[in-house]
Amino acid sequence: MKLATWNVNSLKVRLPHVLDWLASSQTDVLCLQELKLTDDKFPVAELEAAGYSSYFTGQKTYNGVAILVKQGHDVDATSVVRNIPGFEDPQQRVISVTVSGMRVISAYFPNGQAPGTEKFSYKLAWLAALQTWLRDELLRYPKLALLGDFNIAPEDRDVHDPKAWEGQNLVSPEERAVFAALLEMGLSDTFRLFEQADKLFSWWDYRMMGFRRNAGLRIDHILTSPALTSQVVACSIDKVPRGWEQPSDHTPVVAELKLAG
DNA sequence: ATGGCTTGCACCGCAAGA
Repeated sequence: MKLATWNVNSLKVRLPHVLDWLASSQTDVLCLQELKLTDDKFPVAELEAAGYSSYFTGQKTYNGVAILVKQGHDVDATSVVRNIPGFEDPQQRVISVTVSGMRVISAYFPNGQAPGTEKFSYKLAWLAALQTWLRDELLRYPKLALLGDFNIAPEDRDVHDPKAWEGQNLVSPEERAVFAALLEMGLSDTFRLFEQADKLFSWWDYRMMGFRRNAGLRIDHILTSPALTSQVVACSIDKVPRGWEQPSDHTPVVAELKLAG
């Protein structure tokens, strides 16, 4: 079972890439972020024709998240939950669905702009709500996977130039403390379960030839609860789509699970 | 050197991303 996450930066523009990548990767569950389209514009039929069922929540211009599930998997359609229950927010950033007894969450964490700004305060409030909600979800769903664009680079080794980035948005101590708190809840950063080469990132700035210079950050993550972590056999970043024509600035992160039974 | 690309929306420039 292959689980993946990809911030596509407009599903309208990136649909061909998504279809190509699904066909070549044979991913079972793909979490998408930054759809940037309303629900009536979601390409349900195209994905259905490619063999995937779609669960999504979108809005005009910004945000929007989805979970694509390869047909044949056991999906409880009544289990779909949009956003963080109890956290009033017009921004569509979270969707959850149960696939083969596993709770899958696709999340687009707020960017935060810069410490000290209103957007940063919103990010911290959102992160607090996420943690409270997740503690409860982990009790309800022992098998839980949180995938998405976290907009947090957890450690200096996840940053191309830690000195230049020190204290800035995406790497600040407040944000990293939240990521650490998620791990303390029992979640595992699946990428770090395995030996990895240095300087592997999931996002590169469009400007200043960021990708060619490998001036990137690892901010897209797949976290699993203990009952799932024991079944994770691999996690990798597929940087190939970042090199395609008219790419997203993010590239897919993939985890492979050997599900018992 | 606070820009530099890319997207969407609405218009010929802006906000937002990270």
